[in-house]
Amino acid sequence: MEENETFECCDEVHDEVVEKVSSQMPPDEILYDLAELFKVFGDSTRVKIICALFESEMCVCDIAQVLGMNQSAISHQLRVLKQARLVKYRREGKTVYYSLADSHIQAIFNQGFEHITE
Amino acid sequence: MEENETFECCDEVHDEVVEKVSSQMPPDEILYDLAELFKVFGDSTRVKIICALFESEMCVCDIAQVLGMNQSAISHQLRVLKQARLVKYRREGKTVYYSLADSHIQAIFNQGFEHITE
DNA sequence: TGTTCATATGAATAATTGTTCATATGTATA
DNA sequence: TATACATATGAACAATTATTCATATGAACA
Repeated sequence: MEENETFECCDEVHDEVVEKVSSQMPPDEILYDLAELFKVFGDSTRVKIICALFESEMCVCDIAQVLGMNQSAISHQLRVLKQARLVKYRREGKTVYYSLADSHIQAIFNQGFEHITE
Repeated sequence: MEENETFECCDEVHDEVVEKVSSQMPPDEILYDLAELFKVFGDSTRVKIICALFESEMCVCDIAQVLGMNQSAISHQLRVLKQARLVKYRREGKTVYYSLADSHIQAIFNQGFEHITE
């Protein structure tokens, strides 16, 4: 890979715009992390889990009941949500109660909801 | 599939909570659409395209230059963004200029950014 | 300590998806 | 109309991922 490689494309590249935009792009790492975060929201099972947790903290098998799915599937997805720091949990005997980790989640959902319903 | 099927899980289902939460869940279709929307944000190429368009409208090959990717890849992704009504475009001769469709996108990005940087 | 049970996890499978290559479309101009 | 060129699209391939099944972990309690 060469430095300043130009990619085979069209001849009508607007150099000033390209340079200005390029210089203002956030670091790749940030953009990658952002995509990873949204990827977590991009699955209907996880969206349902999050929506359910808006209402109340719940144990794994409660969530499984609400979604009509088995315990293993929910547990796998809770792990993904946990790794993205979107849910937290507390243990009470054998039971583990999950809840939402912060308020950005609601804000993101609200904006998303506004987009799809307009 | 039976009506009111209970899924094999644990015996410790908290019925009141499950019923309350179940009754307050938005329709599946909404939750599915929401997941589909976030799925669009869940790819780093598309995140980069959106970030680039925050700065300026651009033609396809400008975007390709900024991202260091080929024209076809960008065009495919622009189609996904278009279908999700996240970008709009205008034609000027042979050139097609893309720009962001609405302001929810910025709001969603800001919240996402706050989540990953805290 | 041994059993029960809620939850977690590993492996396997099926489905989805991003990129590339090749080519099509459609606009401008000679 | 023929050519050039920006963009779009279809097919193919590789990679990722959601779910299931089977089993492991670890807490409570007899």
